[in-house]
Amino acid sequence: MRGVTIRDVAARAGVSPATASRVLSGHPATSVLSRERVEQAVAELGFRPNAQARSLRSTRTSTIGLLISDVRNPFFADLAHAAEQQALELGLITLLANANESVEQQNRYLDVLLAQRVDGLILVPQGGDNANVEMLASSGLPAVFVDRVIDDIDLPSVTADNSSGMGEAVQHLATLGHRRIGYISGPRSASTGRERFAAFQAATLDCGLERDPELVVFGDFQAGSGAAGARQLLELTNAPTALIAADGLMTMGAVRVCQELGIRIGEDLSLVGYDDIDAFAIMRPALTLIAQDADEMGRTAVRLLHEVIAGQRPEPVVLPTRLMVRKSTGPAKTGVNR
Amino acid sequence: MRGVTIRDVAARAGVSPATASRVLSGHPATSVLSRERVEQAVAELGFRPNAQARSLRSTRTSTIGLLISDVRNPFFADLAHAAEQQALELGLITLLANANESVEQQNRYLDVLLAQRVDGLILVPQGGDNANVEMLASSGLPAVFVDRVIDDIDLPSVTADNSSGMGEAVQHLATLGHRRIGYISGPRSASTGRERFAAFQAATLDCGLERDPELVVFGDFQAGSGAAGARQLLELTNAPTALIAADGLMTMGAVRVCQELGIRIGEDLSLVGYDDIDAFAIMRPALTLIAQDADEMGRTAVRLLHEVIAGQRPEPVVLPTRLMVRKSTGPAKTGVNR
DNA sequence: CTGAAAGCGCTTACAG
DNA sequence: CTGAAAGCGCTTACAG
Repeated sequence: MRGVTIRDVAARAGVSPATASRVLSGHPATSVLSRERVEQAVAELGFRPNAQARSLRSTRTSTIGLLISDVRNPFFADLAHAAEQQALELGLITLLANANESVEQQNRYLDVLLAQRVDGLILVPQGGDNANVEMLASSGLPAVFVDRVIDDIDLPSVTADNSSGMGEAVQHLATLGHRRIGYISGPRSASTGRERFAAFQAATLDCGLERDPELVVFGDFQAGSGAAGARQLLELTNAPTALIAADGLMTMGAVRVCQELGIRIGEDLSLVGYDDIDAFAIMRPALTLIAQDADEMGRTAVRLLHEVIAGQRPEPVVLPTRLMVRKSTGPAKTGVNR
Repeated sequence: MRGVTIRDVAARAGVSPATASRVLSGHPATSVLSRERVEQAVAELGFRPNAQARSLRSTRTSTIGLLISDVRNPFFADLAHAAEQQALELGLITLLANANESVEQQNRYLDVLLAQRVDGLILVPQGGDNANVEMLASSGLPAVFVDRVIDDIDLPSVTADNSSGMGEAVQHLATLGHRRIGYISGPRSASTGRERFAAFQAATLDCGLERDPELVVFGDFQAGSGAAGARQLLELTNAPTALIAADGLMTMGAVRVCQELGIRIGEDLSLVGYDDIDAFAIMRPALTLIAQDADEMGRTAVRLLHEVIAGQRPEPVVLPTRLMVRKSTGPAKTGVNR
């Protein structure tokens, strides 16, 4: 089966390789007869064009790279799924790569994807060592940022408004009487980590809440750090009455710790999660959370990339976030430290 | 940055393209001087070898394809993550593709991955139109099945024992006094769908339980079908007192429906889920489930593929499954139809 | 250890 | 509409 080349097809069809190639690529200048013969030969031989050779010559692969942060994070899984469907609609095939929240792994995949000569690249940048991302940006390969950005690198982007949902959440807790809110932050190396934290800080200031540095812990957007952070905050002498976690996986970790510690979410402690994940809807009490639209973000990223490939220079898109109030937040137990 | 070729590097280093190529690929027959010069030229020029050209000549890409069923299914996300890490350890880069539980999409990606000339392919086959999978198998490209298999296609595989965990689950429910167990099955097109269903049938027979055809509904391994199936079963005149769902996403859908219907899981109804997903651990009551080891399955698949690439013919691997009893299963309410 | 040459499998002006 | 020829960017026997 393998090893069948366009020469073989041409020979069997009784035409030249050039004609065979034209039929295969749908070039208009082909006769009905050639088309029939070539198509039959292709079928008989089980011919499968070698994409390497094709794109070596034509410099197009109809392939895009999608380099996400973490496949195991449902937010990115949803985003990847939506992006892929949108790409398919535009005739593009998505090669997915997983940085696993590691710059080194990101940079490695960046190399591979460039070497594979994808037609464009959608990237959730890790932050940290940006050398490869800078090279990407200056290489002229169509590329867009999604979810996160790198400040000094000027690429089209689709992100969420990391500020409004967070503001609503703090406001909501303040209204319920909470004065000490614990915050499990994402890493400062990620723009989302920084922006959500800044929004939290601004909102606590606005609402006149306590702003004790002890109330903030930094995680890495993965579950383990959310668990560790929650534990640290809940063991404080003067523990917070409410917690906000800055992404879905860290929220997951925080929930687990509360359960281990026998803390009743929604009664002993108010908890606000991040990302509208299925698990948070079936939990009891259902989780109050800050939602962003992963689907829309994924589809938009592909659309932007498509525009860049077409030579345009699309404006950055910022998608809304919003607070979904459910059952995990309630009135602060005033004066009582649980 | 782009457009720098090995010729440019060679010229700048004052050597021939052949020598430059040897340095780049770590060929032993190179002088220290050449090595230094070429490496410097590479750095100065920002040279990035064109993988297309390289593998067109060398017919190796150091790249493997991993074609999974559904990125949004946490089981496959975990599997993909583990496989990728294992591949990295073996010096292989994983290109992930998502069939989205669709044969058409599977077949499309199969084409692309073959065209990209991956060194090997790990596949969760969809079942249905197997033409492309057969072509893959007969093409001689190293390939292994993971999680699911196609009966008539002889490829190394790593699967889970779809029978023992299911048997334990039925036994467990029977012991609790349940006579009528509803079953939300996976599709008959998937080997996992068939095997788990067969195991369910065998176990109900063994335990002398009712075997009413009404008690079985077929889904597609996605959440919506789990919800629809659960609703159908729970609305039966003579409704089951326990439910088993055959994968994680369908379980998710079933849980949602119970909540909507105000059915108390673990009291009004016993529920056994499939796959050890984080969400099932933080649910209250925590879900009793049939667990399989996604990590081990992913890593094993890569190891098997690596052996196939090395020319070996590894035996099929079957991983254990086991029942994890938690709080969602309890004594049947005898005689009472809720 | 090194270089000139051929070739991997396609596509695409060019000429007819 | 068709074919001969050149070339995409590498690698690899071959000869030295």
